[in-house]
Amino acid sequence: MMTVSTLSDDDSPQKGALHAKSVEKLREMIVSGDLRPGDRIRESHFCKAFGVSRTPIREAVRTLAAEGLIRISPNRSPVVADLAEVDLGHLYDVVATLEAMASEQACRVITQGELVEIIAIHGRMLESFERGERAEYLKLNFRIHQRTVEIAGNPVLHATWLALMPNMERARALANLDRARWLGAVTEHSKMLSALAARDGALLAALTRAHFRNGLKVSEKFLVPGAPAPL
Amino acid sequence: MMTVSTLSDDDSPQKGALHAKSVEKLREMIVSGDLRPGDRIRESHFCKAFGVSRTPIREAVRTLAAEGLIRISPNRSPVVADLAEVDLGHLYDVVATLEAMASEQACRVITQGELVEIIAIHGRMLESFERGERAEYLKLNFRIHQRTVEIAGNPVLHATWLALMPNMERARALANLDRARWLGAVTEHSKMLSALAARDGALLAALTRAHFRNGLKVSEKFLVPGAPAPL
DNA sequence: CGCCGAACACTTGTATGCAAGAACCGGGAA
DNA sequence: TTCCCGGTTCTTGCATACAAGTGTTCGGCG
Repeated sequence: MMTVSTLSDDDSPQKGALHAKSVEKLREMIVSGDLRPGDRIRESHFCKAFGVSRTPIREAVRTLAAEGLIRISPNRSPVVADLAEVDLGHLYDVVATLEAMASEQACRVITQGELVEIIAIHGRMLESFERGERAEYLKLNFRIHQRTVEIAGNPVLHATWLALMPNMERARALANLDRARWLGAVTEHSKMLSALAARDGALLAALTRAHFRNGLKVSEKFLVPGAPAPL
Repeated sequence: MMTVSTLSDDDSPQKGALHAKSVEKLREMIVSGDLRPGDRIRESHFCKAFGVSRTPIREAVRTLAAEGLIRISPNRSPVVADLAEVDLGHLYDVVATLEAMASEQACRVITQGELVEIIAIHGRMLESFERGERAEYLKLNFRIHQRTVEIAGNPVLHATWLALMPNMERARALANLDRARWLGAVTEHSKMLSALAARDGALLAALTRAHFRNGLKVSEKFLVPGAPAPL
């Protein structure tokens, strides 16, 4: 679960990266919703889709299973994990705890330069919000959270946190379908940024927990049967 | 490198579990110290050792890499992750935070039956301590921590916590080489059990954090160069 | 004697073959 | 109609074959 995916977006013709690329593609397809929860992942299908053999696909599936995005049963097709079965409430609780911990640390060690960097990202995020560019907003939102955790300076915390992110992003995408919530999230982010700038760890931690609590309430609305379908 | 009990626990003729068993065996070998940090994991070697082909071994390696026990580089032999590079201090911090969270939850929801169960395990752990059976003690110790996290009733928390355990166990095994620390840990566990029985979540959380802080101090002693060799 | 290079052995990455089990489909009986 | 049963087809689990990259060693050369 602690994949610190060092491999990035390099499109190297490198021979030794077929399986890593399969991981990336599959994860992207799951997180983006291209693959829906419950969808079966038949190896042969993705072999043809990605133009590789079964071996890299199988290894990619193992990796994603370790991340919790896929469920595997012996002799059965792996399936995309259900967001509901992931139990959003519990997921939010854990992530909130981890980010609260990161917040306190970050307040203690953040440099002026890093603060400026985050403020810049925050600014761009606000612009995305005003233009209604959800995808861009989500990406920048993620960047802010990630930079905060990184700045905390605990690699184990970062890796643990990162492992929870794919499912978290799936849920956040749902929550932000609610326009009112989206506005609320933006407001909260501004307050959190102030606390960070003031290096008020306790306040930031509290704001962080509240931020997650509020997000959870909205996400849950979209998971009850008959809820508005995403996308 | 000691011999792996090739015919360990279950000798199921089950067809669909060769790779899962390889994961178990490899993890056990790493956690127990049978495989030392930096050791290269050559697929062919373990093929012969486990009597399987490369495919299950490769998949097992991916899984363990995702757990952070193994590091893989393209076209190079995977190696057992170095405990020092895992950064014990950071690891302890995160686990302490997670278990503190679990403690508070557990105090809120634990049943009388579960409490009795933990007390029983605790009793057996004390006996192991008095008999100086380190392996047995560690196993029971782990069981107590695990049951507490389970009882907290947050599956995401449990999974996240579990993912950190392999490295944690490796470190704990080192810490308990120090007899004084062993005694201290036993004492702390007794206090924690009292807090749990009293359902005092705040106290238990604080004790839990202290428990980890103390363990860390001793573990670190064994990681400086020239420290007493384990085993 | 030491440095450099090329062939060699070894290792991992990927593809494919084969067998066992699961899902699926259709037919027959209650 | 619906449920159950059998066979067919698909899918996974494991093994193996082949290709490509890496480290190593031994011989030649400066």
